[in-house]
Amino acid sequence: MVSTTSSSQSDLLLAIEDQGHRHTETRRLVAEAIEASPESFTAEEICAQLPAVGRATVYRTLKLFLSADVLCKVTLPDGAPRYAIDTGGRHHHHSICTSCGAVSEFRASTVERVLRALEREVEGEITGHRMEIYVRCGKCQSGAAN
Amino acid sequence: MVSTTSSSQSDLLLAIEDQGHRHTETRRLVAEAIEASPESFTAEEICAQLPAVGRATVYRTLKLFLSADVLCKVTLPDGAPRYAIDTGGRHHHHSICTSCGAVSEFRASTVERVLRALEREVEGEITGHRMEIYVRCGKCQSGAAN
DNA sequence: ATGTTTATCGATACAAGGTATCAAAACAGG
DNA sequence: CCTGTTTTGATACCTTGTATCGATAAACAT
Ligand SMILES: [Mn+2]
Ligand SMILES: [Mn+2]
Ligand SMILES: [Zn+2]
Ligand SMILES: [Zn+2]
Repeated sequence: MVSTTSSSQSDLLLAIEDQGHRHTETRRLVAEAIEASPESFTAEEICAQLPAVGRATVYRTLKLFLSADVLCKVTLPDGAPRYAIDTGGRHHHHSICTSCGAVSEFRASTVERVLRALEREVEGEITGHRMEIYVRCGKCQSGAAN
Repeated sequence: MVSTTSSSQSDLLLAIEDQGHRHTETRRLVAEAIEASPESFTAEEICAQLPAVGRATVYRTLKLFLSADVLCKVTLPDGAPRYAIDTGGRHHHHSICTSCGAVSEFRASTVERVLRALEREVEGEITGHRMEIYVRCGKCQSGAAN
């Protein structure tokens, strides 16, 4: 049996190493903080948890995770950004609980079908889109608080 | 025949007067600048066109127009906000040309149908949504420039 | 182990897009 | 014209980042 003692390498970290980026202590700390975060989080929350890590570095690292598709950035109704670990590989959208910040991914074939239908309706060639669904999640509906 | 000489009151202005806000010279200037803007514009562009009007006032006035539903705020793929005059009354979404900034409204029944379908798929009660389509518009496709 | 190269880091300044404060000015109605 | 209420501009401040840059740490090869 191959030892797996040191195998609990963060998925986040692995993803950017695969992109050719170096494995550094600072990045490990950021990845750990992210993985310990519930639901979703802000960049500043990570900064606050890691006072020894420079603010610019936190943002740089988040950006690396984003471009490796292991992290996603969502936008609340008021425009405030939040980050969440990205679990789905393929193209998808997000539903965000405006009460607790829980982010779920969904990949509705109907959505993509609508986009194709819109290709006739809107003038010009569609080059991209943005879509987010805001919800009050199950936990928040049952639980009194939040 | 009733005189219409002074009837060219800005629709923008009228809308916020209807909400009970005062008719001021500053607001008229902002409305004029908006109405003279092509396609879509940024808040800072208005500020630059009206150096005599305070920056805070420009933002305040944009906000008034937004809440009166005569202006809409869209988000480019990189997150940069732009404003455009809102012509449709009812709920709608926007397609934005990423090349020239032209904003068109669309109100696809299919989109709303998808949202209702998603109500079963996503956990929790849907409280809102956000959707934008990015295009390269007809003019930008034919015209060499842009 | 040690050097060498290059990526990464933290501190700092800066940027975009707004908002809070507050005294001064402009409205609107009588 | 008076007067109470809104609105305004200046200013400071806030949030979410990004550019710069000298110091540090990885990675790799001796
Ligand atoms: Mn995701
Ligand atoms: Mn609109
Ligand atoms: Zn919730
Ligand atoms: Zn265009």
